[in-house]
Amino acid sequence: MAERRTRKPNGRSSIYLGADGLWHGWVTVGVKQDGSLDRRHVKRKTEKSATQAVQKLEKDRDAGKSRKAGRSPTVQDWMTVYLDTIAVQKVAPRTYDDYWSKTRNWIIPLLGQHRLDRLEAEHLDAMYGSMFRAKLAPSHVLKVHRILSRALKIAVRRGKVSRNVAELIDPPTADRVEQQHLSRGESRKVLAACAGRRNGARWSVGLACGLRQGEVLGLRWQYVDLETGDVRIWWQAQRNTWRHGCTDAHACGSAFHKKPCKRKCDLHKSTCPRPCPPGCVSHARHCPDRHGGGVVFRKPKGTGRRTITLPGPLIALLRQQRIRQETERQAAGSTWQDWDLVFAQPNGRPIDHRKDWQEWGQLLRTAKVRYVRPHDARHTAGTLLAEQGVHVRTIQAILGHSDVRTTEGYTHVSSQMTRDAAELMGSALWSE
DNA sequence: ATTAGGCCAGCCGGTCTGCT
DNA sequence: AGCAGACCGGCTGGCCTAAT
Repeated sequence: MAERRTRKPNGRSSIYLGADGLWHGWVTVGVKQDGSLDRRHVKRKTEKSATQAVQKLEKDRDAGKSRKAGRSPTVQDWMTVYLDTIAVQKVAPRTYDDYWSKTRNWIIPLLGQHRLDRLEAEHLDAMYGSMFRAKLAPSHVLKVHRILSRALKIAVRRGKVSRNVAELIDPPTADRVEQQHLSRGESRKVLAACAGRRNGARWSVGLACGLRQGEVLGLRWQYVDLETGDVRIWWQAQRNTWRHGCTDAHACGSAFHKKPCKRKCDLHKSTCPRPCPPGCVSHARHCPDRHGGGVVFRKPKGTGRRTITLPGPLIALLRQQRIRQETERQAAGSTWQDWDLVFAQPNGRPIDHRKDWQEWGQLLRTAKVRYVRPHDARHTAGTLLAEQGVHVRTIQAILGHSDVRTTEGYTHVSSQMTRDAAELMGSALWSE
């Protein structure tokens, strides 16, 4: 006759007093990767606390919040997994690099060693405090928060942790900044200074049409109709970082890994670059099989492709540009690389954005106009159009915003417009 | 050997979209 | 309308290489 069974039915939790004098609890929360049962064990001094611990495990299990089997990863571990296996599939290369940059500089140094399941909202608050003390802009702190929050959200979804602590706190707030733009007079001065400069039309186009930097630098002749003045803004040039194409990225970069500088370093002017971490896999630009980097053409952000029409004087400028470029091409001979770019280096290759930025500064100095950022040329276009009374929807189409609210932010009501309005009001109310 | 310019990459922080 | 997420612009240091 079989002995009477005393054990609980399958799947039920058990609590018993062990031979060691402690109360043991076992809770089956699911099945492990290998198919075996995933049973969680707790050990307590009293029956009561063991029961409580078991109830907690059951509650988490029933709510679908049980941690996956195995030791919980640290924040550093998880960020690495999240970025390298999840984010890398989903986001654009530059975004991926950007996420890594913030993770490497802030999240890992300040939170990296925390176990993911033991991370508390207070730890995040402390990190943001450190960042603010380091004088980082609120927008930057906010972004780090969002990257972390996103990574934790995925961690919750994958059962690595039971809750997203980033959602428990108020994210840092970032104010909108005041946009700068040139006045009509200043714009005219800049346009005048463009005349005769090599690639001077680049800035005329930027100012008059409000193109983004990448859109101008990526503009190709095949998308420009010099007869009608129609320009198809279908692509923007962007510089991607290179990726290793070899099998051993660390060895590949061996000649370039940076060691810490001596205390008295006379090689670097201001700050010495930080040394490479052990096992560094950077320096992909030197990889003989490098890929994915350099100048690439991408769809513009915003509404994507759009077509604008150039003002008459600008068509003439671009015709001149074409002729000059032909001369340069002849001069370059076999060194000419044909990218079909409207604005290029003397050898036909794309203009580096750094060079472009320097040009803008020089141009403003030549024109004796106060410094504004290159991107402010875009704001200027929006504002000038608004001043001419162009409808905001039209400006939106020209600038390529998918949301008119963005355009409204660009095209501030200028002092000229308020003056005009005042004049109209004055004549409406007081003139004969 | 030195210099100038092109090129690359890192980082901060602003911009823009899509979702709700 | 506000927010999370994605993406990009701006700026800079420094390396590399060709020209001087």
